[in-house]
Amino acid sequence: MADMDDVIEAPVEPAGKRERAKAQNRHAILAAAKRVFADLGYEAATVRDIIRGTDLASGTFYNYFRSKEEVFEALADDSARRFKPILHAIREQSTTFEDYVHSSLRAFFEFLLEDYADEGRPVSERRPHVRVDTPEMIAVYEEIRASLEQAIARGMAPPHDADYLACACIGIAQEVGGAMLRRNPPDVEGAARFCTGLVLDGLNGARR
Amino acid sequence: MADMDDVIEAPVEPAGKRERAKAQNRHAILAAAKRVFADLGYEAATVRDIIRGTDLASGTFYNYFRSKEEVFEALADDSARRFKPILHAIREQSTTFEDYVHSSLRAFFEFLLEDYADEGRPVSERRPHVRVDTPEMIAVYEEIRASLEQAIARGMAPPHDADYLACACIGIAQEVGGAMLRRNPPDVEGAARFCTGLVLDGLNGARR
Amino acid sequence: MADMDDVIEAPVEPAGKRERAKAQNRHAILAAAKRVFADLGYEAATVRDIIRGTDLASGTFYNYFRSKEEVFEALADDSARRFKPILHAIREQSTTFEDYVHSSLRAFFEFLLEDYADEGRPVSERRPHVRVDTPEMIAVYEEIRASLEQAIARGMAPPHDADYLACACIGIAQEVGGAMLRRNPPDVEGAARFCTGLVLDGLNGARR
Amino acid sequence: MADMDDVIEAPVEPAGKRERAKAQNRHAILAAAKRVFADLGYEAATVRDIIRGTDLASGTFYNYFRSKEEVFEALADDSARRFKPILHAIREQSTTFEDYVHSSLRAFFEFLLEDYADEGRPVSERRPHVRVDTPEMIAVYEEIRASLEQAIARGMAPPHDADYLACACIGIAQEVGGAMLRRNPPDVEGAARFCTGLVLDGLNGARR
DNA sequence: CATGAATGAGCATTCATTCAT
DNA sequence: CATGAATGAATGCTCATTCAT
Repeated sequence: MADMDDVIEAPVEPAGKRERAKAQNRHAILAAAKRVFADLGYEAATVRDIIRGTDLASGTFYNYFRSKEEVFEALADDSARRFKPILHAIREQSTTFEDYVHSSLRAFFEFLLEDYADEGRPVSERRPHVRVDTPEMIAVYEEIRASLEQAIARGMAPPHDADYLACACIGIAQEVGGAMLRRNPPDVEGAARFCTGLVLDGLNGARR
Repeated sequence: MADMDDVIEAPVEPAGKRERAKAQNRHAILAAAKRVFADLGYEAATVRDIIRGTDLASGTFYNYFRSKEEVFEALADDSARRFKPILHAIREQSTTFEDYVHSSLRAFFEFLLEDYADEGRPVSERRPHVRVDTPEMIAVYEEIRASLEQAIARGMAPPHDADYLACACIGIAQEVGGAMLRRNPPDVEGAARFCTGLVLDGLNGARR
Repeated sequence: MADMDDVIEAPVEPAGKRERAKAQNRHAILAAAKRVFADLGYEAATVRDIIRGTDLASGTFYNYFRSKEEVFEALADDSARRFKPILHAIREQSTTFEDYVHSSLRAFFEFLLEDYADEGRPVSERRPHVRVDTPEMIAVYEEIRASLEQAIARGMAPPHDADYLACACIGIAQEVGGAMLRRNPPDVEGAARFCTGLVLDGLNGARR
Repeated sequence: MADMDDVIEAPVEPAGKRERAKAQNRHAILAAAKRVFADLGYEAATVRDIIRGTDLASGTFYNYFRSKEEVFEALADDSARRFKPILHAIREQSTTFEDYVHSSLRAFFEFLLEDYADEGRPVSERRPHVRVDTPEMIAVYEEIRASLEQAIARGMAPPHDADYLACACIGIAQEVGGAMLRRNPPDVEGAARFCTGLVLDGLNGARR
């Protein structure tokens, strides 16, 4: 995982010692939770696992979060907060629809890689494969849906079913993203190109 | 859910009362498990939840299955046993690649609908969305991958990355399938057409 | 273990088929119980373990015995029924007290050896060492106590505390018997001589 | 039982309330375990029996011990820790071998009395009598074995089989100890004298 | 506010026993 | 009388959560 310090911005200039300690604890819990969710899976992970991953006492957890769900949401909000602006910037800077789709997917895969790539764990053990919607995925979903609606409205794309399309995009991004992470080394650009091609031109498209 | 009796063929002519009761109990456990997995999610579900969903005693569960995993597998095997031949027949009868892709997806969506559509539950509550690979999905994945490799080998399709493509297909089928189930009424044909179009021609394709 | 057939006399000429089958079943349960008690220890053994050791159905157990305790007692009665006459004969045939003590102990050790020596199990794993009074031990206890009282009454032995003495004998027989079984090969005669010497003359006695 | 407070030295000056409570709880569990092992036997006893014997919640047990085995060991360590030095002092102070044997046995019987005498239970109910080696017994065994080997080496005792002898001693101490506890009042000195006489001079010895 | 022990509900699993076949 | 599935109480153990310190 990218070091948590990169990922959840520790408040830079907190008022006093107390504040600083509080921020650090919250931070420690989130970092541990991220690790634990990745290692054990969301459902299998317990609050105890999370606090064991910090040097805090069990009770302290409840000063910051009310439950496992709540940490997960905090983690998600955090990711979304970091990812949304990136996506927004891409939309602003893109000159073509293709460019936009490609850049978005690329950003998403980079994000995935940064977050989960260098975990020490096998990633792909057996056991019924379980996935949890990450906020990044939801952001992709929403971005693409909004953009597609815009594109359709402006006549830049044929009038597809925007909901289905967004679902398809998130499905693609998710699964191809997972496949990419399992490769060694992960090829962000290749995966992004593959998906862009598929989404824009399909298998029959001349482009690839 | 399609009534369990449609789904797990109850042994037609059981020898005596004992056999009949056994078959019924096994059946009851599988049906309860299916419901519980759908309601609570695979990971969150407990063996107790399952037996509570029957009128059997707790110990009885272990006369039939050794664990939650084992029921899941039984359920999966069951689904796969029903779905695989359908997919096989489709491959045999299809005249074009497009026809094949479309029919496969359509069969998959019908399957989904039959299995999960009329659950009494909300389907789309909050809390982190967790999914487990169903054997139908895996069957789609494998079918499509095998077929695609065949198609590429025969020059009927450009040389895409078969692994990425299969992943993309399962992602699409999964997500669009879910979206379809949430619609009222669910439109199997529409979803299948959408996915087929996307996979074959992409957004820029002239066809739709 | 000496084969159960040697140990629990199978009724030789039972009236009809039915009787024969019944006797065989009872026999099978006792044999399995003996094995299981030896392998797992009395407390750890379960009725299930015992029936698993036969080819009978679980319910059948209860046609013969009401509980684990009852099988144990049957086993014990059986052993006692075989051992008591031996002890009795020894008393009749002995010419001296020393001879009597020695022969009794020897018979006891032979009995132990026959019953438990060639079990396939390690005999002396770890875990808090647990012992159960066997009926043979109780028979030794009672015999020796009765004989001692007789000897004292007849002035053949100084007036020791007969209860303590009998306890001491059973303790010695038990522990030395166990030690003997752990040796390879077990030396019945040596153990009997050791115990006899100890009981009669103590460590300071000149005899050994 | 001697009151647990005599037996497991309660930490004298615990820092705060927390520490005090912890020590008390540990203490309560050990005391309950001792009672339960004595009442039900080691094998038959369950963790739940033990916690039922305290006013603690079930989970609390596991804050102190990981299993029934672990409590047993703690109990055993405790006894051994108290008994070993006594035995050691006796060896140092004894002037003759007889004195040594007698004092050791006496100390063992006193120990037994202190630990188990005033249990409220019948001690001698039916059901297969099961015993577990207590660390005191093992200490007696080892002490006597070591001493005997020493005595033999120094020519103070004839060359007996030290293993058999140690086994015999533990058997005697165990069984006679049990018999003593069943008497009313228990006569430590008498039991010790009896055993010493038996071990040193046997039944034929002139001394008694 | 941090701590970490106590709590008791809950879980998976095993067991002795019953009883319809 | 043999069978073996059903039963549900009981077991060992974990967990989220509380709260005195």
